[in-house]
Amino acid sequence: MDWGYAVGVTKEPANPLRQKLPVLSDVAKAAGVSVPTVSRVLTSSKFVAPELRERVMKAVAELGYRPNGAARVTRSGKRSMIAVLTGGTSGYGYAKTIEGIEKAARASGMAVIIAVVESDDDDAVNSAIDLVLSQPVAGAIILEFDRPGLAAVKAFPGSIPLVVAGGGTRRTGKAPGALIDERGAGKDATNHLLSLGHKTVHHVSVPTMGKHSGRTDGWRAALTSAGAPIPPVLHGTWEPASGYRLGLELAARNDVTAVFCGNDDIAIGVIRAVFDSGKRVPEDVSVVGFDDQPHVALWRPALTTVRQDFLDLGARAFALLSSIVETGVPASTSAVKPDLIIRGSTAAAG
Amino acid sequence: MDWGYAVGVTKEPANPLRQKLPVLSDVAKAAGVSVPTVSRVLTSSKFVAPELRERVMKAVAELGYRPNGAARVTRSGKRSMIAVLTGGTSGYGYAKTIEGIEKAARASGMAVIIAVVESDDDDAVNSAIDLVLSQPVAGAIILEFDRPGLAAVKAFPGSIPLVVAGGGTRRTGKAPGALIDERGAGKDATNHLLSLGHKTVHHVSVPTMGKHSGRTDGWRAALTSAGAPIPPVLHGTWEPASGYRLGLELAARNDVTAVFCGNDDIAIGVIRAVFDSGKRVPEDVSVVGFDDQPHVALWRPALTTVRQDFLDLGARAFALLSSIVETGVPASTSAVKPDLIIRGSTAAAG
DNA sequence: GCAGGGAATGAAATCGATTACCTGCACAGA
DNA sequence: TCTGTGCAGGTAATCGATTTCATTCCCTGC
Repeated sequence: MDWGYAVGVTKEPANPLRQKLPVLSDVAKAAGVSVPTVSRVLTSSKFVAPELRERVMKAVAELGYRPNGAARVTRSGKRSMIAVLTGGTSGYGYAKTIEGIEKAARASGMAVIIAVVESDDDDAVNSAIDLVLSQPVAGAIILEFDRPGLAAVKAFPGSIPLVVAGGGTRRTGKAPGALIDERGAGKDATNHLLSLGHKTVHHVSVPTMGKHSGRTDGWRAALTSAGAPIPPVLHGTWEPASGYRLGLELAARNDVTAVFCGNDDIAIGVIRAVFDSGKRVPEDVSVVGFDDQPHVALWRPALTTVRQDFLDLGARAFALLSSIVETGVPASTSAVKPDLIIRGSTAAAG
Repeated sequence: MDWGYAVGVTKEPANPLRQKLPVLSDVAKAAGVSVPTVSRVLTSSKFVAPELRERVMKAVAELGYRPNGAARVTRSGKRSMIAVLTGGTSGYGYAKTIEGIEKAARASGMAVIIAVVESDDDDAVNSAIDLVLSQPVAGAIILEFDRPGLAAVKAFPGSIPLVVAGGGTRRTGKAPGALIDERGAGKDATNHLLSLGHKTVHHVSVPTMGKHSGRTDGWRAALTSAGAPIPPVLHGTWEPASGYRLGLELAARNDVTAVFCGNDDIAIGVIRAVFDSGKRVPEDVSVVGFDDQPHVALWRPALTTVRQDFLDLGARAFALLSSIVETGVPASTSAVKPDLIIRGSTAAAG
């Protein structure tokens, strides 16, 4: 195993021009008190005479002193940082979930460190895990939206608290989770299309966890229970362009009247492909997205899609982790079902 | 001053069910060697007999030992974490820049901690700065895309290396920067519209740094040097809906034939508003966006916009910070001019 | 055969904080 | 007056690593 010790870490004394940061003893000297007294002032744990407190605060301000977090953690064991492991940071759902986590964490004084798991290769997974665990984190949240996330959950050591945020519905495994019921939502979206009279619904997926993708599962379940034929899944990437490419294939067929897309970006690709093929949305083909990015309500036609509350997902994940870290008892998983927002991109068949 | 010491930090012994993490001395005992020897094996800084090395690695694997980063930093002073301060995490430009930073950082073994600066209030700015500086960071990157970012740059203490990533063009102040020449790009976009024969160009801005917004500056400069009238700036928010609202105002006027938008999300709002007002893009009104989000090429009409390479911006910012941290000498600012991508949303006037 | 050099290892010092412990001292009650 | 209590503040121990220093041992060169 390799923790990449020497790799990229700040070199030598370096900083020829940068003066040493002030430390506790510098403050103590400047204020004419002992080191523990300064510490007591700053952590306000014990009684300190107002006059000394004053002197200490003055010295702190003058020196621009800030406590060294590493030293504090070393002695006190109180960790004030959590890690987020994720397959990406810039996709809409990823970014919003991270925003929710960061906001909740900041509100309770916790810093957030983020590491991307590039792929589900052992190397990528382990190096990301090693990177965050080589920092003093109190716990970790893994975004289980994709294969890298799933692999990270599997590989994560049991030594520190872990919470999963993702699109599953139940977890039996190693970590509790804050979840979004993507399966239920996928079912709703598909049923909506079926209820409009479409014989079946085609599906263009985003790269997810394969057999464990909630969206795809829900789609399949809805078709099955409706007795509708189950077309093969078309596998897209995260690029809208892949939706366009696959959309052209679908638009070329006359039996395709309804498409459920793995996310909004795919949906715009499909819609554009339908249009470029000389057909209309929703008159000839109905399209449903997933995520409800803010701008999809402004498309022509406005997109029918599934609204996911990623901010809330992130907040729930942090709350869960926080309770585990503080109480030490394994908390329980929660799942929220997102809403289907019906707009102009879906209409009755025929 | 308040560093929020006791706030939200991991409580007490807690963890009744979680066993203590193994430490170096546990490994040493298990391997039958001294503590420094284990350290030498793991940091591979000195000579250790192959046989001992073997025993140590075995003990490490068995115990699932991981070095305590806080203790390491305390003693060695080598910091392996950088901070990113930003006004947001989920906007396209923010998310992509962060992605670029994280990727570059991870490649050199650095962890990234992220803190959002909610507003340009002193409180918000200081609490975010305190949050990250209470961790042992080697340096910081501030995303200067907005007021909170600008305020954070101003308030940031000079004690640790700082780099700015943003849309300015030059920096004279306290920190070097990796920049995007938004002013030049705004000029290009405006000139493109003028060259199509539009009498002037209207502008809907996003919330930026007020007088220091490069995009708006460039727009104004282009109009000025062309001798075109300068319409008042319409101030939008980050919401596409605000683009729609302002777009309705613009579409109601017959003298408005060209609109330069602060970003792509605003642009879609404007385009939709033009359409809903019974006019056409680009025949009646030309619209230009900013950012080139992947899906805007698939809009109807495909959006003419400015392609910003945020990933590269993030990578440059990290490289800059990295060189400062390692050499201690202040590095120099770089600015890259983004490209105007001409698509279907702009056409000749009239 | 012996000095000198370098590899291999452990003992002890160290980093910058927090925390345990102990000593004064003032003040209360007997 | 004497003892007990509790606030204030200092001394020293501690956290878990890294780094310095000293020691042992082996090998080479003269």
